Amino acid sequence: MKRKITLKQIARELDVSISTVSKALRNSVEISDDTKQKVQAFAKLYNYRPNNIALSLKNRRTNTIGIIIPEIVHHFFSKVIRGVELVANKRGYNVIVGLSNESFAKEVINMEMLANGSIDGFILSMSKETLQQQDYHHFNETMSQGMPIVMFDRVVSDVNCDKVIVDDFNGAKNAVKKLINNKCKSIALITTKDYVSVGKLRTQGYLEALEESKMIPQSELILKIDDSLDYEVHLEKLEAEIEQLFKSNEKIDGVFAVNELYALSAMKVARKLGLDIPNDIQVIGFTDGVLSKHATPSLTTVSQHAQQMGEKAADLLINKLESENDEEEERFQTLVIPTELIERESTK
Amino acid sequence: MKRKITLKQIARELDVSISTVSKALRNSVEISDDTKQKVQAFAKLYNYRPNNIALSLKNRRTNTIGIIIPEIVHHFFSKVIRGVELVANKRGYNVIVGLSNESFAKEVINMEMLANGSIDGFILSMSKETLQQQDYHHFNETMSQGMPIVMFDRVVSDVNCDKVIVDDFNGAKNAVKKLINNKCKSIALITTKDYVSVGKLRTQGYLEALEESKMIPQSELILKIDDSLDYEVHLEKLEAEIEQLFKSNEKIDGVFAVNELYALSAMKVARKLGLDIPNDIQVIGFTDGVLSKHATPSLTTVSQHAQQMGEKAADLLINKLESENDEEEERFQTLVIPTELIERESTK
DNA sequence: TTGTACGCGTTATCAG
DNA sequence: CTGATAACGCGTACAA
Repeated sequence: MKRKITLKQIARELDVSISTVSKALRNSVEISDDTKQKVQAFAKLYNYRPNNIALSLKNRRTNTIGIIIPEIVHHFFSKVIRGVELVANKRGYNVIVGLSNESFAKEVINMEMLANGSIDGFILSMSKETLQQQDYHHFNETMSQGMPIVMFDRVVSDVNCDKVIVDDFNGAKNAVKKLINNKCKSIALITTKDYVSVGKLRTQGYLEALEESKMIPQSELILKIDDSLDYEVHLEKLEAEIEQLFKSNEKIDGVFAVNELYALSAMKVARKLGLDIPNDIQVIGFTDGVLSKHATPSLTTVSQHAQQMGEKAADLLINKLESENDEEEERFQTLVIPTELIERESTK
Repeated sequence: MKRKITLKQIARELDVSISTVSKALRNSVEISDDTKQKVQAFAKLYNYRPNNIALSLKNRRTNTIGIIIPEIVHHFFSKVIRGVELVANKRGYNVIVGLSNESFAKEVINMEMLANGSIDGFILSMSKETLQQQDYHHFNETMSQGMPIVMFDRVVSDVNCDKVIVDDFNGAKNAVKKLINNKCKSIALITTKDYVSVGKLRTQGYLEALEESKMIPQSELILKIDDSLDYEVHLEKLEAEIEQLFKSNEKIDGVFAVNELYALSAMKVARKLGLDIPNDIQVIGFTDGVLSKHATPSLTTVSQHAQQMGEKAADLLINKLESENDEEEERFQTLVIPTELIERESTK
């Protein structure tokens, strides 16, 4: 099993010094054409490539960015990764992925693993557990060691760093306004518990839209789901609660759900109760997923432009990494990505 | 902006040598308890962690595995990554992700980027373009440089390495047999062009099932889709072709589709033509996706156990990396992951 | 018990 | 034009 060839080996074979080989390969003017040709030919023959690790050690930068997300089997996060990867590769960086699996402990461990020299900076979205525990010491510690962080989607004001977020508030508000314009008189909200910041903002958007239209929010129309449960259990409970909601509020003619799954469940339950979509009930969801597009009827959703978020986050991070002015006062920015309402068959 | 603390800095502060610090931190018996305590306390205070890059250079191994997939916004590949990540982390490895985006050139570039010392081995699934061009030199070159590769799902016999594959043939065969047992007399197949090996195997499974039941395969019931097109165009063309298929073969009472999207499209078209599922037509798809589960009616599918594939691939790779016996003759294995038929509402 | 020297692979600097 | 040396950060064999 051969090893990769190194400068040293080339030098030995050609009976020159290591530094001569190094210079010859970089086409230095210091080296004679003869030597250059000889070295380059040999290097090409043996397919020489500089060892990244050695370069990283020398340059004190790895040209690798770490991305930590709560879960990869989610369209939204996959798309963000794709965006990050796209920009990163274009700018000469690799991407290393860590999954927190929504666990605080795994998030911390993963960050520690990567922070010890493997990467130059982080792009991350916090786990639900971290949001719940409100323990952000690992972020602040990482940053105090000179490693920049860009957070996306699930962010928190207690951590001072660059951020890329969805305009959850206005996305939700516009969605609900759409329902109102479509003559819905009694609009239900299916959301998560408030500790997930995005859920909270979407809830606020819902309330704001109602108020602007002089409609009075009714607490019995707001369903807050506990999403910390196991997926299967969660799903079952979800449908039961939605059914309960519909049954106790027969006047409901519109539903805004803070994610795709809730929206689909609402449609499923509605159909089960013999309600027609969109004639009896109109439904709008939130997210970029495939489910919405291929559902029956296809679901009107608020698109988050996940890939674009990934791209922006990557640009933000790499810009910071490559900015020479370490001295310059730290200026953190928060990019807000506008949402877009994609109208499909679940609304009129 | 502080830098991470190093052995050298600790040594200077404490006025001892670097190696003393190193030994003290590893609790060497050579060092006096006094010194150990002093050093360890200091290191803890400043949160010292050995630099991974330096270790990688020294140990000539990075404890990182590279995974290259054609596309990340696909449930199947996301799940594989999750499986790889799970096992890798458990065994002390990181995972670095590269996307080929189904392009041969990007696959080659990505591999070259990672092969130069960044990782210890590859887990990958080939791009469609690579399969079409049948150019595998980059795999063989990588392996000849001592970097092991484990391929999964899309493999090819021309490359000699460890492999993890789905039992596509039997998965398809069993699915079609299920349709036959359910009294389907005229079963259509919606598949891809043959260069995608998995599509080919699934087609063979379909044919075998028919033959075993003494049913005669009819070419007009087999629809081969060109999936090299742009997604949107593809989708539109797909539905048109399926509609054509159904219209010219009204006797069709069963459909086996080699992926989720084709199956869903078949259901959509069937519904459009006023056919009831599963009473008029029964449908089975192939894959692990979310679409099947949340479709209406929910889709019976052949599950591929993607996460398990990722786990097996990671174990295979790490075992190889950690086996001392470089001398031992190379023995490559191919793991076949059995499929599982998940019955839902689209079949009786 | 502590320290010195070396090597991992590379490049930059300086001496020849 | 070429080569020796140092440095990136670490661990370890060996010397003191």
